[in-house]
Amino acid sequence: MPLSLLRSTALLPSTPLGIQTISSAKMRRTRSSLNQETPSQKNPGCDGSGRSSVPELRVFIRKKRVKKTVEVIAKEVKEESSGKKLVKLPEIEDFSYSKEATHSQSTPSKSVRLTGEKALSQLTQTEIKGFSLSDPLQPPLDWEKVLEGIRKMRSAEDAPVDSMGCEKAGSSLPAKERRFAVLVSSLLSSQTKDQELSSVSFKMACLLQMPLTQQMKKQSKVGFYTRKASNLKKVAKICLSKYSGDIPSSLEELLLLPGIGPKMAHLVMNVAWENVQGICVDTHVHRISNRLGWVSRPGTKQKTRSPEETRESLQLWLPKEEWVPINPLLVGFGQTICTPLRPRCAICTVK
DNA sequence: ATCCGGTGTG
DNA sequence: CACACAGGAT
Repeated sequence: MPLSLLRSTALLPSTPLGIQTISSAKMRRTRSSLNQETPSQKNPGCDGSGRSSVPELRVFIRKKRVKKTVEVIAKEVKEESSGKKLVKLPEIEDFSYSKEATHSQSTPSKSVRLTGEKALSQLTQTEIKGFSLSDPLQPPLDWEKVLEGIRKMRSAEDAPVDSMGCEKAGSSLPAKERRFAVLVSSLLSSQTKDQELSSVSFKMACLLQMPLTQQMKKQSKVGFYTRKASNLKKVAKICLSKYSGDIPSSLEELLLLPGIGPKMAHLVMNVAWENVQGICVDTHVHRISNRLGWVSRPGTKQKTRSPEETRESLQLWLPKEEWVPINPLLVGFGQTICTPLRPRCAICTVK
């Protein structure tokens, strides 16, 4: 099983985690169309003309032009000689291919870049015969040491993020209210340059009545208050009517809320639901991941250009246990040491 | 790509 | 005092 060497052991065990739909977050636009089609885990598509001259790899893909990624819906490997060995592989979620590669149903590309967690753990050398596995998923060198180093530095010095995370919102409330408090607090605290917010506790029922714009302007230092006030009211309304006072429990539904983008959606999933669907990437995580060379544009060595790109790149190799802690860790690091300009490299132990 | 509206920084 | 800035919407 040569491929298992390629992966860090932390990812391997049969944790059910890997099953989560990693790619779902980037589908805001095509979400609806995908949802009806992706319940695909069952039937790996049995149509298509089966060739039987060589071991065959049939890949059913969906191209997403914008992102230049390919999503594998289902696939199937056939050992023709006997005609009996039919290996079905479960769905592969994340799967990127080199640009030159051409895909079509009858003649899959000769060189395919497999980077998915599941892809690497489930494919064997023979199964992908005819395909060259180039540049396999490789976690950055010494990332664990670097992470440890950052942890050390962080524990030495307190960063703003430590004192004000939204995970503390409504900690004394019942679960449902707490979740809503987390959502509200996320909404408000975003885009405020990491300031402390005077504690805001709103009751949902009152939310709709309040002159929120004025309140925000005066009593707390909320940035973009006009937009946020209107977003907040819409959100409260939606939560009341559609979720009976609770907040949406899935990433997709959270993203539908006005004012909730990928960063906040993941944050809320992590904190409010403790259901980790992805890494919460803000500008600190984005910047530092790139500085460390931890992420790159798919198939290249270029830096990622957006937090979303960073998130996807990071998720390809970072063990899931780290998905949540990485945010406060790097945010704090970014606030105190690895700052956007004039980073204090002199006192940094990982450089 | 640009705006939003106040804050931190130089 | 000018200007950069953060996350989402457009």
